[in-house]
Amino acid sequence: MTPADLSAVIRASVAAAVDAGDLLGEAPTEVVVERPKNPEHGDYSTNVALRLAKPAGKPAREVAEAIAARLRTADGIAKVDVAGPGFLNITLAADALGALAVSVVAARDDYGVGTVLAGQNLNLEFVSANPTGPVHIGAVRWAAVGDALARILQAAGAQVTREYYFNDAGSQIERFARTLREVANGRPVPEDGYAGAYIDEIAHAVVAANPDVLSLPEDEQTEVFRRDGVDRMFAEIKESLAGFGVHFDVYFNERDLHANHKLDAAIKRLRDQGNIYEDDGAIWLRTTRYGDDRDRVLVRSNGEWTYFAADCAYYLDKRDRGFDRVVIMLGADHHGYINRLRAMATSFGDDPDQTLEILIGQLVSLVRDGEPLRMSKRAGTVIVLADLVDAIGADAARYALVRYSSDQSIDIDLDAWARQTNDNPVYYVQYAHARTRNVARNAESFGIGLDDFHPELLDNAADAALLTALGEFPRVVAAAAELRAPHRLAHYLENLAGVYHRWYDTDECRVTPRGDDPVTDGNRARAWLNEATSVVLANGLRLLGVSAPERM
RNA sequence: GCGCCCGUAGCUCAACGGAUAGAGCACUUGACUACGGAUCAAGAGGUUGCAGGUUCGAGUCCUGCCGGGCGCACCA
Repeated sequence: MTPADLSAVIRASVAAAVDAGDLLGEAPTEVVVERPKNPEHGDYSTNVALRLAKPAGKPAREVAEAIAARLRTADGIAKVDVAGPGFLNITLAADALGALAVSVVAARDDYGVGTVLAGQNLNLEFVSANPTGPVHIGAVRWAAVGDALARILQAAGAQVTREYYFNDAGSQIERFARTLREVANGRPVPEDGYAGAYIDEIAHAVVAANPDVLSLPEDEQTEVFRRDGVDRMFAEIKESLAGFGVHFDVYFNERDLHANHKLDAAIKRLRDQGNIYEDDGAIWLRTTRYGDDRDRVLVRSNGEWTYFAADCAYYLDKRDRGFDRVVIMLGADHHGYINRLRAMATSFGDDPDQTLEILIGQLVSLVRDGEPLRMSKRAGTVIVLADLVDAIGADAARYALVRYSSDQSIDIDLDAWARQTNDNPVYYVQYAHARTRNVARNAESFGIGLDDFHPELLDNAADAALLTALGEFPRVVAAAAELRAPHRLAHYLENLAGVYHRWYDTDECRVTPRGDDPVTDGNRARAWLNEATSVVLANGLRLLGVSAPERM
């Protein structure tokens, strides 16, 4: 019996109590079943009676008793206690609980896949680092979190497009191009230019591919360095992301917005909505009408588009491509954009609560030798994605970035990460998976296959703890998706790994017999439970983009 | 000044408004004739920054303070 099954059974008991006149009000459409922290509180518990007490006009414990009386007669339920202010603590019959292992193994890769977000077509934009340098550490957080979130949203039933916005049209790109040109000509990096070893590499690569470039007039040189340099920079960015296991469905070029006159079209749309005005020779969007603290310029008095104008056109383009929800992941230094972007969506006639979602991740800072590391793109002192992967591996880096709430700013201690010791919880979880595989290999050598299954033999407290933990997985995935919180999944996996390790160390729960003992049905039942655990750990790690090793 | 995020064990962090606030690391003490110990068991560690409020119930929601981080352009 899964928690969802149990929830349905409880709903039926509540409905029966209502029909019998024991309760006033209506039966709730949803009954939350949770896994109690304290094992004395049964396999599962629910607070449904506490929630019904007020509409029923009765003390919660009385409501709980009315529900419990009916629940006790249901199939698969061994014990129901009313506890505390009115919790229902439920213990399942061993066979009903144990049957979960079969459902997990049968569902295999699909265990945890659900439908809470079914029908939603989401565009998830993340990273979007400018192609003027390698992916720096701030964007790395979103690479890990964004990719994991995309996987989780898909598991929850949403249709997800991963998108990278490629700012290839701004003045930063011009500075990048001029820097390459100056360096290639053997001159110093301009005052407002970029520094770093990668600049020399790219400048030389552009010259090697375009041998005549340095004999062209300066402005034509700049054009070559802009076009070819950005291409090479972007190829490098894609390569480092691929090394991190992150791939995008769409790389969207800002230049295409300009080339296809999308900005003009967006302004026309906004003007039709009556939200545009001119002042001081500039064209403004009246975002203050929709909650921004000041209006925003779209076209400067010198005739140039602002970055915000491109944002408007880009948003409109996403909506026109059919996405009903536009999700953008930004760093904390961009939180001031939320109001103007929401106001922009409203200006188009959208309800930003429905169509636009901006996720803010607090900043990542680096620490070395106990001292914060100051980074400057100018000075070329940057830690980039590829460095991180080289130092500690993609699995550890991804896991370490994804296990913290995005609301939490994090310090990354490079020394600790480089040490690669087991104080990084990723090893704890991965080892649990490797252990399930090892146990499975041992079982095979004993001729214990996944055939004969006697769920009622999973009668140890450690069996029940492991089964209820496995049962929780689909709800954790759904919650992580709805709350946009992949770290919840990481913490769940750490907890599951701990429950599994304890189960493994329980003498009564062995999969293979000790010494010369014969293989029993109990051993065979535990082989199923071991396999189910293996499935959940693998599925969970996969959703985080972390590998689930067969051996370590 | 205004806005967003944070403040929980020595450290790093969890906790759909639920029960005695939990993990890991570090520390102390145990378990290797082992399902590979990257593990497990036990111990110790807390006035959830402060003060009010809301309710059956608050780390969580509301108000006000205190402290830290990050933002407040016709820059991108």
